[in-house]
Amino acid sequence: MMASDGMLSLSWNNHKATFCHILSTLREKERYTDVTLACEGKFYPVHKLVLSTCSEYFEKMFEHTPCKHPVVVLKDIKCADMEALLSYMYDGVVSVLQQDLARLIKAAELLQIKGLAVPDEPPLKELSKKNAYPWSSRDDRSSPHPKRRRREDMMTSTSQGSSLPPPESPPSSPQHHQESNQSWDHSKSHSQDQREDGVDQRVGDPVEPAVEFSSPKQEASHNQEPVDESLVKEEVIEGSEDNQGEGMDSRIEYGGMGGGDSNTGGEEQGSKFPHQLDTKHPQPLHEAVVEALAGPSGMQGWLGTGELGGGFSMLEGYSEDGNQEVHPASTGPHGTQQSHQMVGLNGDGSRNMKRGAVGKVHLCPFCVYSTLRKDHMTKHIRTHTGEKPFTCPHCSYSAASKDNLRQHVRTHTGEKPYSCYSCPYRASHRSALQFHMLKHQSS
DNA sequence: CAGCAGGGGGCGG
DNA sequence: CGCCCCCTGCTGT
Repeated sequence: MMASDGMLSLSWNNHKATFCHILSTLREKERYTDVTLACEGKFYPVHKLVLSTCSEYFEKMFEHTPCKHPVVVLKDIKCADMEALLSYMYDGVVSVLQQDLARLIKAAELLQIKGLAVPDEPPLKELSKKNAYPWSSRDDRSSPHPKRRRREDMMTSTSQGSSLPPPESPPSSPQHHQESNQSWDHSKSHSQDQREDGVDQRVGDPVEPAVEFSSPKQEASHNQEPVDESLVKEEVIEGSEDNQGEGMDSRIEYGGMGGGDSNTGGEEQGSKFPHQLDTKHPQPLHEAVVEALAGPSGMQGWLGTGELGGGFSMLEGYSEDGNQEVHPASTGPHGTQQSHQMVGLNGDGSRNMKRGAVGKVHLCPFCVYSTLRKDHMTKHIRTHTGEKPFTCPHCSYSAASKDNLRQHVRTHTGEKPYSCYSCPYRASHRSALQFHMLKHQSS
């Protein structure tokens, strides 16, 4: 940060990487997801915001789909491709086998994924002009411009008239619930199914418009010709034999997130963070998120306490009080967490507010949890940070809360504080006693 | 049964 | 306000 005339410029060094990473994490946790993509019987809860950001196709679709949580059924797109595209949209990178590239690109074009889709018809005129790409002249809202090396013109040769989603084509026959039974494995399903049809897949009628479960039939269908805003193609990872098995798994790499406090430089470091977001194995992402958030030079300001009124408590790291506080009057405990105010909201002295009264709502910066008690938030945050300050004197166990440690210690000491009043039974756990009491009741 | 997480009451500083 | 303590419910083995 630099100061000029008292004006501070606070910069969050690895903001982009952090942002993307958290987004990805949110998707894995299916948090805040507000649209479900369905293809091949699999369901992918994702975020409209992200889809809209990456695809005008989706943007327009959602624009005309007021329902809260639409389910978009994608025909003619393989779930493997869908997963790859989601990985691409969320992480900005995806690994794909060369043999699958054509199919993937085709899917990307159908969905008009920025950065992956190419302008369909290479300028009708001709390729004559080198920079004939549409985006060169457009304002371009900072959409990605990755470069895809065109290794072969496989797709362009075979599919010259291919893509462009059908302007109309309402989902006349909603075949989306067909496999509803086996389906809800919106799991991070990673279908390895290598289809043989591979390259030459029908793209004639691409994407079926949205339908949703519960809401009064929207006109979600009419996705009119979305403006073609496609960009350059993406760069494939060449010798990707190594990740064949997981070919489509999302993979993220980001720099500048090394949790160490060494990076005060302020520039993104190139240090790759080999986190492999294996969608199958959720993996302790929390820590990664925390690291990202707790970067020493990172912008903890918005996480900082509200009490600081105006002042930012940078450098104070993300510790216990790293939670935002807002007045419930202005924002409800749920639903508006996204608005991370960076200001100290309580100018007034809300000092002698009885605990639990309508004082401050403490919002967890990692999840939707909210509480009126700061000490509860402190405990809760440990569930994200993984901090377990209470260690068992008898074993290596450690707990995040003293209570839970005490509970654990009973397993060593054999203490059974819960005793049945009608028989000598004793239990070390409350719920065990309750279960035991049921027997007395039944008999 | 053990672990974990959330909520509430009480108390002292 | 922070901490201690207790209670409760859920989950996994």
